[in-house]
Amino acid sequence: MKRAATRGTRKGSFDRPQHDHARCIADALQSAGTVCAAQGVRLTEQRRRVLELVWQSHRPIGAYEILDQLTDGSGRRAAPPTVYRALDFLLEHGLIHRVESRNAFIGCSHPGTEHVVEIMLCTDCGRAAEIDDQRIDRAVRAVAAEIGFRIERQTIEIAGRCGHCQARPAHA
Amino acid sequence: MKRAATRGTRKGSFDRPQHDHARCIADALQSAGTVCAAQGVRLTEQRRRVLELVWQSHRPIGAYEILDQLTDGSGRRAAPPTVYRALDFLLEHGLIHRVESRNAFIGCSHPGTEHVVEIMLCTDCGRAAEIDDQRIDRAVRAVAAEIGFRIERQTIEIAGRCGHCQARPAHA
DNA sequence: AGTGTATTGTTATACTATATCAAGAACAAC
DNA sequence: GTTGTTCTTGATATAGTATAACAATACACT
Repeated sequence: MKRAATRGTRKGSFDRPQHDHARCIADALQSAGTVCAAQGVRLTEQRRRVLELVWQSHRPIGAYEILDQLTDGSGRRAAPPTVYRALDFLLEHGLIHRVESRNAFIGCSHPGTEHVVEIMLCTDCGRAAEIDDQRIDRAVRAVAAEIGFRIERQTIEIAGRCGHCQARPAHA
Repeated sequence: MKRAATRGTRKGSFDRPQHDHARCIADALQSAGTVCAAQGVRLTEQRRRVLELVWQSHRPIGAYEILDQLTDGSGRRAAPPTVYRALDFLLEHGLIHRVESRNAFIGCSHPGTEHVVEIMLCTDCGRAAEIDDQRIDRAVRAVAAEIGFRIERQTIEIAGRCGHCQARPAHA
């Protein structure tokens, strides 16, 4: 599969606070359509809406937060399995990532490409950034190789304070 | 604080299946006593029992599994806050680690020392090994430095198949 | 023994996630 | 376009994880 171009300002670092997030969302939805088409699966309206809600949030969003925003036109709230099914689909097709340390989800910054998921989480503004760098993965693989461990999945989540937040007084 | 000697067969890799685990547990409890004394906090009977149950399990253990085994002499089951309070204490004093990707806990392999927590989890036998290697941390810090991120906490959990499990047919 | 602090008990409840079965929508073949 | 099949969603119930709040007890110090 061909490597999708990195979108918006998300390229391995934190977005600038003033970036055009509407654009991020639109790009993400379009990429998702492309990825699903390529994989021969359906990006249904339900799944599209969940993906959109994930992207709309600047921070990792929980399943129940999504649920609260997922009304069915007539304003009735969906049931949990509805959201979890959509999330499972999006995870399975690499359109979102799960943030284990928060029980929450973020949009994938480069869908349609195989990659190890490495996330930085700002404890001040709450935002997440997906990192795209080989060094951590290389180190992990080197260590695993030495002890004869066959890697299946990596969970790498670094919490701390992002550059933008360090450049101003601590958050209220 | 001085660096505690690494105990038993746990030194950055998976225990041999036939290792003397009773010894691991005994050593861990003794270290815990030392650490608590050094920090001027109380390793109460409740906390000691929870720590022992964590160590008795060869795999990451969940809070409710601990709860099920934590009877109060007369066979009555404790309530959740009892276990969570003990776990919080043990986490806070570096005697156990939380495995985010499993909502579970493991005993810390080198308590009383400041260290980044890096865990390998075998998806076959279910066991965990705490890694003690600078390379991953160095890579993470290098990446963080480049994007101006100030690290507060790292969650590094690598799932896969351990060497012992690869050396024999897949688990039943 | 009396006082203040830390720990544990107890009840209730919030939050996260899945199992199960029924109903509906999309698709392929005819 | 009808039929049969498969995928998707709806709906209800329940499992699993974690914390809030307040009461009671134990401990440490004088």
